[in-house]
Amino acid sequence: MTLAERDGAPTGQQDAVRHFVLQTEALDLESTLDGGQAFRWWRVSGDGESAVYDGVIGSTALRISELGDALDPQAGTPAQDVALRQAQDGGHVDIKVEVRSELVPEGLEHAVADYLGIGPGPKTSISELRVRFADDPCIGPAITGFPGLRLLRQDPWECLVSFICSSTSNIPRIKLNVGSVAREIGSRVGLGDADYCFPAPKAVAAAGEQKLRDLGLGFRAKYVIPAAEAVASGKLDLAALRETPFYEARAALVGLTGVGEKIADCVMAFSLDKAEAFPVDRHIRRALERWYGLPEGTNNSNAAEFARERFGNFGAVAQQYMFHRERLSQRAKWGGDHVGHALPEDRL
DNA sequence: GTCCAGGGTGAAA
DNA sequence: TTTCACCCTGGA
Repeated sequence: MTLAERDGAPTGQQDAVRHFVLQTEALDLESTLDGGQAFRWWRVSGDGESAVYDGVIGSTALRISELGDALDPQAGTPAQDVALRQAQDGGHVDIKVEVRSELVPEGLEHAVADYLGIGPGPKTSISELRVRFADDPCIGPAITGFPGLRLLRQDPWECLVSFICSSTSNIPRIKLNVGSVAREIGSRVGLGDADYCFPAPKAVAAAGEQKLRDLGLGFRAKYVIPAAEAVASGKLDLAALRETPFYEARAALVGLTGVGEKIADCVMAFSLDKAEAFPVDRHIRRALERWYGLPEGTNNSNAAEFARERFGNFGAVAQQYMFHRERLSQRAKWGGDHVGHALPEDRL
């Protein structure tokens, strides 16, 4: 029996707008939602089909899909065609957003656009990135091949827990852990198996370390609880860190047990508007050594400074392109030192 | 079935 | 500065 059957169908009256379309510059859902920035999006379309993802933003379960461009209402456009059109002129794309929750909150459209990094809030100019790093040996080809990779603007608390969970882990497992926390401690907001809002810090703190261990977080459980307590008590004001200068915000995050510079930079890049954040992990280090002559043996902290010097306020988005490229080349899709096609045939 | 690596961090040496 | 334990899941 599925959860949906157990809970029954919603009583929903035909209420407000249950779907809308956001038009934006190139936005590739797969690389953006499922590329290691966020861990609660699930693809519901098949390989080769146009991307469709289910997930939750705030308290609203959503289905987000690529419609191609504005003049082509045809559904089921192959992903390559969409990417190609986007690549050709950096043209616009229509993103369809369907509400799967019973309630449609005020300002949802704004909230979704904000989350996707296409709202009026702080953002890095994609077109400027394209111009400035077109000839960059590593990310230049990635920018061309994946013009739609964007930085998300997530909820800082969920982002913080997600990356605490990332320690010595891998993406499938992080998704499992974060999903379990939501399902077991959060509230149901839709009929799908993963339709739970991410629990507030207070609720996580109340659940306790053993609960998180039971959910499979392992040693990370003992880091999540004090973080939850710090945020719940107001000792750490995550929202305020959006307005806090970079190094000051980083110091506040690193003050949490289990949060080093790498995790702090992830939280800052993907939820706190810190465009100069540059998370360095083993993959990124390898890329920095290979493409930019970072001396071997440089520690991660200095490697991040090295990158910040080079990329400045494009650090966060540059790092995502670098990570994306490294991930793909690991899967032997893009071959080692050279990028065969601007648009790989199979980008799974 | 076993083995191994996986978007690190903190504490001890 | 370097080494090591920490948990455990998915894939080979």
